[in-house]
Amino acid sequence: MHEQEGTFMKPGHSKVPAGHTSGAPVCGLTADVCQSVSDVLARVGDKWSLLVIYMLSNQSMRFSELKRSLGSISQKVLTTTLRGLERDGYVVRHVTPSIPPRVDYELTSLGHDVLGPVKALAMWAISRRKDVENARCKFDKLNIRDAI
Amino acid sequence: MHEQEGTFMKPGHSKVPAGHTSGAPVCGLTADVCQSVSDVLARVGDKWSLLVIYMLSNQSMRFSELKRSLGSISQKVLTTTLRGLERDGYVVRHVTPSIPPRVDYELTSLGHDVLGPVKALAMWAISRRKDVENARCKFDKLNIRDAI
DNA sequence: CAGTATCCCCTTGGATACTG
DNA sequence: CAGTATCCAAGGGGATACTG
Repeated sequence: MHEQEGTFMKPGHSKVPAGHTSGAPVCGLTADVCQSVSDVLARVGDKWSLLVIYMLSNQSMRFSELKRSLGSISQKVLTTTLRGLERDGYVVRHVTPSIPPRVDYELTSLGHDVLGPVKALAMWAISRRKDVENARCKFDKLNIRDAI
Repeated sequence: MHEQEGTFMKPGHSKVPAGHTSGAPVCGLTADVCQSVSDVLARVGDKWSLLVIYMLSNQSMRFSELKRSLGSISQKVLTTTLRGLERDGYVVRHVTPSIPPRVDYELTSLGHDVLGPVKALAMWAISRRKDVENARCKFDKLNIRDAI
């Protein structure tokens, strides 16, 4: 239990590789800028984070409330999701040391803030949903013969 | 080579689970809307896709050009990344059947389009980069004692 | 209630070798 | 050149059991 400090430390795939860590910007993107964009996308793009942020955007909720609302998430995953969001400063964790314990989660201003651009992307995704869907159908239809 | 048709079919974690596949919207989000947002985020949030889209936003490029520019990506991963982007309709693949073969990749209008909201998110990520960084430092400093 | 601790599976990404 | 074919390691997500 002591050696896994990396659990919610790094989103993993979000690491921008060494290729352009060296001075040269790729398409006008410097490595660190590129990295911070990746960080946000990786955090918000994982399976549950975005949903959790949405849930908390109206009111703060306690652990069990979140779990119940999300339905099919496991405790472990909800915990790591919340820790990740907490680490990056999107949520705060309020502990009430009672018995049984009570823990509430609340969006920070950063958490509320990120909803702006994320909602814009969401709106785009919704408006272009059919295009993506059609592209997929077309692609899959063309490639299914190769696959079988 | 026939049974792995799922390689670039699904982003994996992007699947919105059964919990709210049933009628009830979560926080005003219906399941399919939620799914399409997840799809976009998962696609654009993987390790290389966003970078590839950025590279192609100025000019079309051939496979080897992309590989060289990205530096540390493997052929396999570049291929699957491009296939994924092609499947979702963000890029098109132009094959010139010469020897040796030549394949060019170009952004579609959908591909150019997604850069809008993505750039907005990128700008946000850049402007709030320090906040995230500070939050992480603070969090890690508080939790390092527990971890060791 | 709000977590840990384990164990397990699957997917992603990478390294290497081979081919039309 | 532009891919496939294999193999491998690491991480994410899930199921279950236990605990302060």
